[in-house]
Amino acid sequence: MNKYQMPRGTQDILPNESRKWQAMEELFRQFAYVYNYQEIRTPIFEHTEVFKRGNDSSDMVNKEMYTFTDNGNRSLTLRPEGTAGVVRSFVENKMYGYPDLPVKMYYMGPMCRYERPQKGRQRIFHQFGIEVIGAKNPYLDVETIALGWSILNALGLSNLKVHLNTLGDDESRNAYREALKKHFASDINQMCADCQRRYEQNPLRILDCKVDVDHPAMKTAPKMSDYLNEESQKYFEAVKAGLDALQIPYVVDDRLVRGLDYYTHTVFEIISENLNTTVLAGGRYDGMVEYFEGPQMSGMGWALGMERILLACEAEGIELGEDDGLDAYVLCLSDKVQKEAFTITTELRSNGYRCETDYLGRSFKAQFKTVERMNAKVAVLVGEKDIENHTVTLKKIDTQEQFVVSLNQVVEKMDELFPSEEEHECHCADGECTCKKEH
RNA sequence: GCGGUUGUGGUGAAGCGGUUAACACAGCGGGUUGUGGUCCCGUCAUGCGUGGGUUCGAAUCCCAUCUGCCGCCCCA
Repeated sequence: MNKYQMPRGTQDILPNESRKWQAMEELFRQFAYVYNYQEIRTPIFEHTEVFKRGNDSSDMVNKEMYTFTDNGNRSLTLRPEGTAGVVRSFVENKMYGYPDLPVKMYYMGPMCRYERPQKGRQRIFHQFGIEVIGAKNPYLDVETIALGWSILNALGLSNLKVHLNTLGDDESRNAYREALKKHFASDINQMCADCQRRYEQNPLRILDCKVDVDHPAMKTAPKMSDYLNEESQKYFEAVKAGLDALQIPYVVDDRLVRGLDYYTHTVFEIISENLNTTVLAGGRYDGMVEYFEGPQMSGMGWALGMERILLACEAEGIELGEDDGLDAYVLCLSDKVQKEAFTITTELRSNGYRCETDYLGRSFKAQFKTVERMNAKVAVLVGEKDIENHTVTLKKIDTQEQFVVSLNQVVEKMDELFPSEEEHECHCADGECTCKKEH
């Protein structure tokens, strides 16, 4: 029994919870549509080199990847993140030649990372992300952040904080990196082992350290902002001004560095204060398209963790995708009438009524409990007496009204009780119209 | 990868060497041979994450292993 357990860090999304996933996904797609992003679906595995690029020092690519060799002896890796595959595809499909740049894409799906699982951190988890490639304009940084912010707001999340920083361009960052190394050179030996490692691999990350926060050298450490060249500084100012104009609240966090090595200029994270973790994060990347042997083009993107979003919703008491219940439940009160009960069920279904019936020969009482549990609007009682009279009883649950109708008039009666959708579908007047008709 | 902790039916849990493995909820059957949500009665784990071991005897002790969770690292 134990050997059929699912692998560590994986999960089943069960029938009773898939509904909220769908509701969330639908909302993502709606926002993507309005902001004019189109979906891109890339493979769940890629050649390892797509993710493991050159001098990447991040843990994600160095120790958290699911890498395997296929039968053709190629090294493949289960995608740990979405951006690399999208950029690879952008170049491979020559999207840089599209007439309308930038190309705006979104993706949604599972990512795999070999990590120690915890709540909100699994080995297979799901991300929704966006990428805008082929233009470098602070308004795009603002647009993408605004999109993320709006999505989280639309879900009803409120205890959120946007952290913003800039890493500047290569020139600025290299200057800063050197300054940091110089600054910490004399103290690094007294700092924690992780920091000593970071010193070599990615000195910017020393600033993230929670162990050495109080070390005197930390407090006197040089700031990124002092090493930004004029262009980088101007870019960052423009991003901030854009966010201000949209009244998106943020805090500039000059210790925000991000774990992925490809970022330049804007980086940001949206943190759920209830969960005390990041739910959405991203930034600008200038060098990636070139890395994949495309032209020099900049990109901007972010990803959100869908499991974490759901946890955040739960923490804030937000319910997603509530079930309206059945239109009708057909009670089959004797095995002698199963045929008739089944026929009625089928008829209702083919007329668009969401409908269920009993297949277990359960008692009247038990079936009525199901009516309640499934939140059916109508109970259709089919018993031997009814069938002898070629009738059936409909009971409207909310009003307790009962109607005896002939066998072939069940659908008709339902139509009468619940007037056709079409007359009610269009809410153009109150501004919530979702119908596709012309007006 | 490191440190800590956890695991008993569909669910929440009690039991901590000898119990028929408590209790509650849900489910099912009945009281009401066809009208639910209240009430009453009955029923529901040959088995306590998995595999070994100690013992006359193990859910209870020991070892290993897996999983969930917390912290570190890192990240969405």
